[in-house]
Amino acid sequence: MAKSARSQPSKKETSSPVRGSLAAFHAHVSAWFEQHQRDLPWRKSQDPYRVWISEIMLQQTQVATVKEYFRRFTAQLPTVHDLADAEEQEVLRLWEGLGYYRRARQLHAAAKEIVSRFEGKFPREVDEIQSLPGIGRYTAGAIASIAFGQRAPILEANTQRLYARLIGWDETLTTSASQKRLWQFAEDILPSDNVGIFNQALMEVGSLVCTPKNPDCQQCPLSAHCEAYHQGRQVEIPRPKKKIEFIPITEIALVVRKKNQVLVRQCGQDERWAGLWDFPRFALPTDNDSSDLSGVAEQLVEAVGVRADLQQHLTTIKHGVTKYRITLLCHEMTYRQGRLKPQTGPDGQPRVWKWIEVSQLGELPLSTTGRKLGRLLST
DNA sequence: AACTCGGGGTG
DNA sequence: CACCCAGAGTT
Repeated sequence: MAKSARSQPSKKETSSPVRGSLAAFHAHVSAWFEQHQRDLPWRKSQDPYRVWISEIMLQQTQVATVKEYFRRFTAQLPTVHDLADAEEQEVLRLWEGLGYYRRARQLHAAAKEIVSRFEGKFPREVDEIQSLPGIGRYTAGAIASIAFGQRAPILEANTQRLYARLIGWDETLTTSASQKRLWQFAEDILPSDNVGIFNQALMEVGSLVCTPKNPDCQQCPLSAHCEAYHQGRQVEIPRPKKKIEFIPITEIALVVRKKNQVLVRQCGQDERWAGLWDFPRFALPTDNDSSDLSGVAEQLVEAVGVRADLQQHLTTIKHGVTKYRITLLCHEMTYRQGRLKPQTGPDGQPRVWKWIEVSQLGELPLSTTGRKLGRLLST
């Protein structure tokens, strides 16, 4: 708190949350956005359903990645009723490749709630919106302001960086004190109307101008209001995040072939890629350079009672999941004998395994590595 | 406050 | 490669 006690002999009666007047700040933001905003598919309407879908897809996911997913998803499921009535497998298939698949399952669950609790009408109040699964403070504020014109603040990656620079905040942003300050700022600067446009404009400034590296302060509509720029410290703010230590892991994926069929399993609710399908995978000793694969066939028998012979190496896929760097060795196997035995996960839920024609893999929602393998088989 | 959850874009 | 992304939910 000693921070804000830095007593500048304030030149005005009512202190502005930004350098200069808040009215000028609003004018600059608005004029810039009119000139420079991108043409994005979710900006074509204020339909709360479409705003909602876009906001969920955009969580931790870049605009360029989301565009095509948004078009496909809303074309296939144009209303909240269509989504509520859809099979979860269809929703996951539309989400395949986007990552954070819990978003898709919570989206589906929320659609059912909107139908059952709110008679199919998207709730207008921030608290009601935030009570839906998968919707936190940011997403609730975004939907409330953009779709309903409510005077609600937002705070996400772009605006955290922008606001930190605007107020010259030189502490780590992840602390609760920093978050509290930034949310307060987000609220303090809200205009009295056109709040949805204003919030989107600030995200756009953060995304296009006030970038993490090389912020373009010369072209920034807000440099006159920016404390960091005033102090020449825009490259030091915000402070860099603590970098995470990656853990290398080696796994093997098995393409077990039985005529034109392959063996796949559905990931359980308690594991990664819940609800998605994947080829059987097993962990290998770390730094395994494909030397010791002798135990794999036994692991498969142990897991589902199917015996198969290890064949050639197909490909190696490297990918990352949170703190893990996974090297995935992909090998073909040929089925020899055995019938799939029913599985039960540690959570008591059934574990579904099945044989599926290679030509039918397109129907299933697959993990990204599973899809890459599947494409390899059908070519 | 730390951790989990993906995958791709970018320089 | 490293860093980043219109976060939410759990521990």
